[in-house]
Amino acid sequence: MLYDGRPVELTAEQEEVASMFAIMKETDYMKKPTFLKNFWEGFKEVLGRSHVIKGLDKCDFSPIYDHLMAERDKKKALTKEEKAAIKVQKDAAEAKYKHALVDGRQEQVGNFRVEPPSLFRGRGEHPKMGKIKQRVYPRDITINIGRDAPIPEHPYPGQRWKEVRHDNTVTWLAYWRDTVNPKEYKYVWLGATSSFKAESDLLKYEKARKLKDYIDDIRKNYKRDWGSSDVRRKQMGVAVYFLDKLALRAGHEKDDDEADTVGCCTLKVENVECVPPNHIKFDFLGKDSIRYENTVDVEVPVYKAVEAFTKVDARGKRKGLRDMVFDTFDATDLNKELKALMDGLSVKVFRTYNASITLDRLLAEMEEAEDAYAGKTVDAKKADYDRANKEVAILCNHQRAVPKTHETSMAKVTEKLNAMREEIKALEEEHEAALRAKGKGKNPDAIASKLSKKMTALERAELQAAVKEDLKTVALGTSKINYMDPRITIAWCKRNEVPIEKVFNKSLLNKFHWAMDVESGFRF
DNA sequence: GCCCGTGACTCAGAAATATTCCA
DNA sequence: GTGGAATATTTCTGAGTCACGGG
Repeated sequence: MLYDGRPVELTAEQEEVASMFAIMKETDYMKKPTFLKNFWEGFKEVLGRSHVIKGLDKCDFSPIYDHLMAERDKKKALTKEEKAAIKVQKDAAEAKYKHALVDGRQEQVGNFRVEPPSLFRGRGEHPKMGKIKQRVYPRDITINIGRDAPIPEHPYPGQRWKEVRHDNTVTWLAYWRDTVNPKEYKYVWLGATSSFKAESDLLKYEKARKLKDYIDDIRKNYKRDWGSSDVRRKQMGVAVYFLDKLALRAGHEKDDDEADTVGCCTLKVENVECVPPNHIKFDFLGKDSIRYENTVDVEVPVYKAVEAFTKVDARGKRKGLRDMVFDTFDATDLNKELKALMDGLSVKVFRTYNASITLDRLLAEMEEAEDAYAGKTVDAKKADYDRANKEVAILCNHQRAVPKTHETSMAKVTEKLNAMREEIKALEEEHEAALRAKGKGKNPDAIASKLSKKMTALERAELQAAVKEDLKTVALGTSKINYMDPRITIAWCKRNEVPIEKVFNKSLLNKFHWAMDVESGFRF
């Protein structure tokens, strides 16, 4: 690298850290002062006190960046055969880490690799972004194996595992402390197909299904609480209403060394706006600093209550913009209260319940809306499914960044659509001309049939384009993987003769193996 | 008893990689 | 049939939730 225009020699360790920074050249982190400041503090320490490099502004990392890019290109330029050979070798080397023997069963391991050193990439305005995540060694890692199992080898001679445990009350295979956030742990777990994960998945959905039997009473309860003279009761009544209606996350309190995000219990006055006569406008950063923006119609007592909660606290003191809307309880208190309503109930159960019941309802509505629904084309039914999936994703606020290629590919699609429209116009003219010619020219019926085919193709393409535009910021996968009971989907497929492979990819098929034999009449 | 930190698990979007599609 | 762009899948690891245990 260069400093003040001159080449600088770095030790291997210094070069590694410089490379972590160089590789991030094209990311938005480079514009964030917190990132730059944290990185410089870490880099400065690695450089040592008397180093010529005295600051980041005269550093030029582009030689490193160019080198890394050249390496990347070299890899890309390998022939198909060379790439395949490398992959075979890699797979063979990794094979033995991919399975674990658990109670005599062979199970898939999830993440078997330890996280390599890098710069911490926190989401949103994370105070720790840019800090150096240190290399983790066997001496940092606690492993969990059977009492009689041989202690696995590691590639660092002279080191021992931090600890070897035999704990059959937990499901992790290994853990270590995160170096950026020492109070947090990183774990190695079994894969999504494992018995442990499958069992807890089923449990999760069964708990959410149980809420169905309690929800009427819970609603009656919270409606009554809206009129309570006890502020805590009243606030909880409104909070549970939000969970029920909007599927918000719990919102636990956060430390100053984390990004400033909120959930239901940590909503601040600045996050809600009462818009007469009965609308509430939510605007806040939730998990992963994803913005939640939603204006909802609420019942009048809720509107009045929220208006009051944003003005004064339980003791009558005026609230500021940064004060909490619900000042009489936190997420733990709320969960405790929910336990009293239903065994095992917690805030997140509402989210699972809401997502699953919504999918179930939307699919059923579509089936009921048409005679002989099962006779529709598979593509049309899949489009219906995706529409329902989209509703759920929007409910859960599952967003994604607009794909980098979206604009260009959308322009191409528009161009294609226009070309099709031109073609149709030409065909229409040709058709009329043929009709006028009365048998002397081309056969008008042949043109008409060609025309109608083109029109159908256009309609399909237009629909596809609209869906694409519609979904550019919506992530469908998260709800499919985590929130919608797979039995709803599988039963729907069975009822309507849609191959399950159309809806679930290979990993989801494996992950949801426990749900495959559900009967076609299953309703959530 | 309660509260608060800790531990262990689920859920999240981006990035990397694999596959498919289309000119 | 081919190559590269578009799209789908997989990997990665950060960011939540929530129960529990110990002081």
